[in-house]
Amino acid sequence: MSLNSSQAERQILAVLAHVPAGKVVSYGQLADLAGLPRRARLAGRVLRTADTRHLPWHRVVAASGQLSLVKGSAPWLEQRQRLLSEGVRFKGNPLSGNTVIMAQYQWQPDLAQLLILLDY
DNA sequence: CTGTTGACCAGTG
DNA sequence: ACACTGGCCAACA
Repeated sequence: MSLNSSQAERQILAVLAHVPAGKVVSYGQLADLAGLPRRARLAGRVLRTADTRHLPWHRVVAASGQLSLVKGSAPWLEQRQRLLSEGVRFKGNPLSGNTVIMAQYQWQPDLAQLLILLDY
């Protein structure tokens, strides 16, 4: 039905759909939660390739907290603006900040959320 | 078909 | 803080 074919890709997108507003996840964490350990790179590829228009794609950042899009580009500006509007704050200069304060905003899945993940 | 690239990342020095 | 390594593997040339 979708242009997004592979099983691994669907799992990653399914988990992404559950990331709550105001929180962020790293690529590696996203893959991990999808049951795909050490597949951080796949998560990155999926975010670049798949149709994420109806998913919270902007809540995925590097494990370091850095946004992985090209700094200053239109997509970068959009991601930054979306996160700011959800209350996510950045390190350093508020105008040029490129790094999310992970300790404060990284998604910590609880048991209920884990249960949701079992039925994708 | 082979070779390279990359919205990644933890480990090591 | 920074540089480099090895793992990972689908997409692309």
